[in-house]
Amino acid sequence: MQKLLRQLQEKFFQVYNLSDSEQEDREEAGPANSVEHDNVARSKEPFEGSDCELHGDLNNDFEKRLDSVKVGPRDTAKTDNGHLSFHKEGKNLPETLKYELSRAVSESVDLVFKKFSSTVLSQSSQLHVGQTPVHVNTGAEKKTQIPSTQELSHTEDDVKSRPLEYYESGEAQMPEDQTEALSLVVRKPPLSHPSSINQTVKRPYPLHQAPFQFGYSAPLHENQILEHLLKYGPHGNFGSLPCLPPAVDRSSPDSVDLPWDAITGRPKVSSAQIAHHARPTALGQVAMDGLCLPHVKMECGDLQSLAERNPYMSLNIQEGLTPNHLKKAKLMFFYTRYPSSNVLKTFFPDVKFNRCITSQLIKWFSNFREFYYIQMEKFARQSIVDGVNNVKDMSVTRDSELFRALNMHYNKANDFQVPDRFLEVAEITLQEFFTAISLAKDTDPSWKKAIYKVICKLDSDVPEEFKSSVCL
DNA sequence: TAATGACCTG
DNA sequence: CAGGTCATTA
Repeated sequence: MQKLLRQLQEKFFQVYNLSDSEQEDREEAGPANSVEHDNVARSKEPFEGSDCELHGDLNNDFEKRLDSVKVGPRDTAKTDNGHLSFHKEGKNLPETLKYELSRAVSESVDLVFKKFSSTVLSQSSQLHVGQTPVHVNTGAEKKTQIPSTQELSHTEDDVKSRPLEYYESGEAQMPEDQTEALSLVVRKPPLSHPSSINQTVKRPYPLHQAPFQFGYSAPLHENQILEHLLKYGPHGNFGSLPCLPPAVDRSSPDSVDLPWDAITGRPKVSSAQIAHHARPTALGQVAMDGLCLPHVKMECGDLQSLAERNPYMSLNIQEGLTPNHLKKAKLMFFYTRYPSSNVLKTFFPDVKFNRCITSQLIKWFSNFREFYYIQMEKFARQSIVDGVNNVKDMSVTRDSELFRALNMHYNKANDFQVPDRFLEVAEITLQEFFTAISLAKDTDPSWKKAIYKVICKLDSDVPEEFKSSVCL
């Protein structure tokens, strides 16, 4: 066992240092340049080179894009001597570090635990945490219980031990949440459920939260972690390693609470408190989630500075997209109809991006647009039928039926203040459809392309608040 | 060839 | 909303 432990430690530090140096490298390389370039490159407009009156080559597009950015209402903070600044993107750096850490640790832990369980566990099944018996989940037998497309989307081997029911513990708490068909949307524990104002965060951190995602802050004692791992195993009631789901039969979240309290006692400041009072940054809540790790002694009072030093240590990387992510995406649509994948990555920092996730997010916005344009066309045609002659009569206000339809779709809970800019864009879109149809341009099979080309230039920046992993 | 968007369908 | 298909682009 000691040997294994040593290996675990070595591997731990090995990955730790490796990732650390990687991070430095990337920072030196300066993300601003590459990212900026990439962004500009991506900002090419759709339908370029198609029929229509598509004047302007790529260079013009480049400049036009910059212009549009400059005059955009929310873009002042983003422009820097005519160049787009994306320095903030650098904050994404530690993500890989976390993955490496988590994977290495869980691999090692699995190794240790296998050994451990085959010896000690076989003799006495005394793995108890508090009053709650721990069902040792080898992961194998659970794997096929709920086949999910989610699993298919992952190539990492760690997924093998991460069944889906793991996410469904939140089912009972928020039955109203799942109102749509979300075959690829994974449930998220009620931690950040936006509409439940009086919610109390019951767990020290969400079930899927990784204690090891404390990241790279100094005052952690590896031995304590190892101790905990050995005590409770990587699966069992620990149940929160990023790569290791908790046991299935934990229907009540409270069954987890007691053990935690019994073992460690809660931090001086509860997650609920922070979630309630520090909502603006929302950092407090997530930070607490990352910090409420038993055996990890840390001054909660210094949370602020801690979070500043390691903005991402507290982030709670998601394996899949949750209903909250969907909701957030819909709200983002009020600002951007054509988000680049970079924007998506920026505004979903708690999502572990891969090809599949990116596609799914892009698909979401594609679906959003589809609905949007369908509504526009429908209302434009209806207005024409109703005898509207002047484009100026085509307006979109918050009282408009059109807006109500859109708001119902993207902001069903109606708990978000839709920006005025969206109304403007909607109105422009409606007018574009109106004139196009009025001029019988819709006889052209590709008549909508011209409209799309206009609309895609009207994106505005998504507010910073959306960068929080906690839904608004 | 990979990424992306529109369109259609369930 | 997801799947699939097709077209476009780099």
